[in-house]
Amino acid sequence: MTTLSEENYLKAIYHLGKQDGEAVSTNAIAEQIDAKASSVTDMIKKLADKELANYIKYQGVSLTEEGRLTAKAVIRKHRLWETFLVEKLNFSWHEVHEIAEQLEHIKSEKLIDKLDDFLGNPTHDPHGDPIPDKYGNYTKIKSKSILDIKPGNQGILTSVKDSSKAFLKYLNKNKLALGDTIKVIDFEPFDESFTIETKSKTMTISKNVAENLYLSI
Amino acid sequence: MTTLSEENYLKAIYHLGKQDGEAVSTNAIAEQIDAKASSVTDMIKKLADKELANYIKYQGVSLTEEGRLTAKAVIRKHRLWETFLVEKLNFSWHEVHEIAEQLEHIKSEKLIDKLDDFLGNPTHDPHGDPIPDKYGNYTKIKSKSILDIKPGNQGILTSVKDSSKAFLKYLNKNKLALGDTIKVIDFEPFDESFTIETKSKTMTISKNVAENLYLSI
DNA sequence: ATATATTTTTAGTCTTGTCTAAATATTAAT
DNA sequence: ATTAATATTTAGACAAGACTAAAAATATAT
Repeated sequence: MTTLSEENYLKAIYHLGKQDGEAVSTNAIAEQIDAKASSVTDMIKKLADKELANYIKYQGVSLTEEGRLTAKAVIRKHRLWETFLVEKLNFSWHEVHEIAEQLEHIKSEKLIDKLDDFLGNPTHDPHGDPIPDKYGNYTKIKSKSILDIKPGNQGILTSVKDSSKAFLKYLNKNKLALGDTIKVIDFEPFDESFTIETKSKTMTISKNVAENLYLSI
Repeated sequence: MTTLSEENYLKAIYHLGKQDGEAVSTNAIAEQIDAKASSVTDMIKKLADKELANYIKYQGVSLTEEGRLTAKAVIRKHRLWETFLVEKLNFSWHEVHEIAEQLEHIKSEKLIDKLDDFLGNPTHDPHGDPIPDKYGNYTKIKSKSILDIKPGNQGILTSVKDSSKAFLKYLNKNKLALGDTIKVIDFEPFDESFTIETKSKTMTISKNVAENLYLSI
């Protein structure tokens, strides 16, 4: 059985390792988790002892198969709870992250399976991120950042890379939501801004915004 | 802000003090919480330091107004989550206690208010126990144990005192559920058993069962 | 290739919440 | 009213998870 703290480290390593099991540095984890590097070293050793991580001193950590499955189980819980909060309790998507950070550590497989059914077995959470099934499998919608889309092309907004409160509030304010059809009209090299068109309006977005919006073509 | 452990102690003291602020003994808490008496003494001191409890050495503890409010807030969360699990996720009432023990410590006032609304602001949980509102107020349905009901009288099963898995499973097996009308037919002094009648059948119950069934007349 | 900077690890400390064993109070019994 | 039994508290220890400061390893730059 994993502790709350262990689960947070597993999640961090999973995300930083880009899901494919790349080795991750101590400092990167420390930053992600907002802890000191020395604390990270301590915890990594514990994870390695429990065979959840592969660790070679000074060489970084990666997850074992079991560690990866555990990480995905936590992510599954996080995303299902976020979906619950938005779909059933009418939270706005920028409010749910902190609460889901707590809920993701509740231990009961039956609970999460029933929640999954209650929500209609969703495949993606309110930010467009894929929800792993109970075996850890998921399919990511093929999409690319507006940064990589040539003017003239359009697609459907399927996910946002940045899930920070500030960014989600920006999207709300500008009435951009998942599922919207967005057409890339123009790219301005001077400030690297884009002009995009939605059903309701035409607007200009900064490079910073563009790189966080993912469209499926 | 209270820790998970503190919240469990507050709940225990609240329940043992019969809600009216009676002083509770160290040993009683130790048994309730399944800890050693020395651990209880330590924690009591912390609660007193935080002004959540009144403590005089060797004389037991009682809750302060703030302690009582905190305890009721935790109980509110516990009972709302139990209601959610039974009503929305289709859990059986004997399965929900352990999960609610975890969920009751999730910190977000907004979450619990929205959950309350989502459930239709229920006044009682699946065991018939009252759910405090956000100010800590609740009304307990006036009811008495079958032990105290004279044969010939009837009432509606409004709550069960024992919420253990074993007892709830017994009730399920015998098709006794909250809301059922129950008539007390006979009392047998020899083994202190009762004969009761429900819509569907007549059955005999032991003293042990009778004392845990509460009817409103 | 060596010096410097950066990253990582180690050693030792702290807090929270628990425990055991021993000491002290309180309660019950003769 | 003592003594015996029970309840409670204190003292000291431990595990988890975090921290600081110092040491060691690795990476970078000249």
